[in-house]
Amino acid sequence: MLFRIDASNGLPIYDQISRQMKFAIAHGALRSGELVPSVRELAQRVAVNPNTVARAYRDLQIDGVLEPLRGEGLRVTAHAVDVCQRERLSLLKERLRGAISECRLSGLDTPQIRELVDAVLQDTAVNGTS
Amino acid sequence: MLFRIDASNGLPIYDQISRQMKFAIAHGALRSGELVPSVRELAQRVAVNPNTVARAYRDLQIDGVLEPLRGEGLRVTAHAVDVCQRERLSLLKERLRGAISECRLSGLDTPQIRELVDAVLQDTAVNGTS
Amino acid sequence: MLFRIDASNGLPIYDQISRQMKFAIAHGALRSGELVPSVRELAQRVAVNPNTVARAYRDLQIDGVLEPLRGEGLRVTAHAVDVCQRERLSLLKERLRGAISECRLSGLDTPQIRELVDAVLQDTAVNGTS
Amino acid sequence: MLFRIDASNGLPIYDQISRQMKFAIAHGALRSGELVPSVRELAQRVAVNPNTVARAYRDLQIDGVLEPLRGEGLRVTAHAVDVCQRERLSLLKERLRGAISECRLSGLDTPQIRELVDAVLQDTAVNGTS
DNA sequence: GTGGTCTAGACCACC
DNA sequence: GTGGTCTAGACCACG
Repeated sequence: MLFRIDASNGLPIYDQISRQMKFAIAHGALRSGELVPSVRELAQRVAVNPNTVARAYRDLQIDGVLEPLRGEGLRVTAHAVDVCQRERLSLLKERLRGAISECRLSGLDTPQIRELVDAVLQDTAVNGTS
Repeated sequence: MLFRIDASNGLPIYDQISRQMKFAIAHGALRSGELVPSVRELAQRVAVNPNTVARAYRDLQIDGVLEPLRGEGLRVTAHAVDVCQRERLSLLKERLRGAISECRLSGLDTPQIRELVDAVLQDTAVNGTS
Repeated sequence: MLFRIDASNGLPIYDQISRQMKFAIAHGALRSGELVPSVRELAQRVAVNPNTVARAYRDLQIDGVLEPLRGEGLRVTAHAVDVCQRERLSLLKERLRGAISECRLSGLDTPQIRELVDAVLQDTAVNGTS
Repeated sequence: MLFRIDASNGLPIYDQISRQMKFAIAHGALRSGELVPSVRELAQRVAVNPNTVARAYRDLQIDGVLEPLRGEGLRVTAHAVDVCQRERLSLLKERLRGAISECRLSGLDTPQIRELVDAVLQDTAVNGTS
């Protein structure tokens, strides 16, 4: 599983981690029942503070995506896939909506916004993360 | 000039103010040489603390968009239009880029993203601001 | 009499006016008994708000440099020359002291400061005002 | 690192703080990569409101001298030394230029100004800060 | 713990 | 009247 933390993302790191983990589950890269990396290991891998990973994992437990397995770590829950697939689009839409509503507020009309989106899509086409 | 402050925007209020003022200038709603509303007046209009407006105005001075007219107030600079028009798209693109790059990261391909954008565009078509 | 108002001087306009008037008197360009320009006229000449000139004149009256001549305007007092010549150096020294003390604070030693002063003296040698 | 705030400096406190920090960096007293004192600590040390220190630090971020280390504090950037050394002389020269141009305006010639500077240099030689 | 945001209110400088 | 500075203190986000 690959995590890409982007400091200029606008989202806090713990959100980036939890969201990407949800995306991975929705996408099938991480299956129900599997153990996720330990806090320490993931923290080292993405080079962030363990507290940050812990917070992401805590949020994922609250969302019912992860559950503790006594003494072994955290496991993807049985219904995590449903949750994550359902949430995936809404998370993304919500964020898009914020950006697009500001476009409208700045006076752009729908075709202009679509044009701008296409420009960004091209910019991010090849190496599409940052 | 209309200001819409959205507490759940993600952006701090002073940023919303300065960005919207840039958009208004880029759009021609506010012209070079005009005085902007006084700190106190705008603060009252958008129902925020004068300090918050003052910070937005200060940021706009740093960006060269406003200039002080001693004892009279703040004036839109001569080259503000250039600055704002140049910045408008980049500010919006930067925000779109964050959202779109996360879409890619979540496994969506370009057509899927475009589809999602269209859905959001429809959602925000009529009462599109917040 | 020539006035040069420099917005980037650091000093408020009314101070620039009153100080330059003192310098003019110290220098003999303006003599005891002479009437100074009216508030309106000087305001127009240097393109500032009449209130600003009025404030400068008020300060000069407080300092005993100008005195009102009923119905005619303001006149340079008899002892103005003494006052202005005495003040001239101290006003200039006080200002230099502020700049030089910051140089020391920044870690420059005396020869380095002298070198810096020489550089500024060269820069301002030809057209020496701004 | 030593900070000397002088209320009668003419410069606002936050400027005095940011300028002295730049001088400290230019001088090597503060190195790239080091964490600067926390807002709260410095505020207490120089006995000003934390907001005032925060503003100085924010200005230093805008100038690219400091960068945030999320949750840890503010760090001197890698290129801060370049920036600060380049700025140091220009900041000081700018202030000297204002004082010296006024000397010229008052009718002093170059040797007279140099003489006046020497007088000030002597006055400020021993306990030279305020 | 860190910095950032925001509010409330006082005071000053300038015009 | 204008903007600018500073203080005091609350709250939040982040690690």
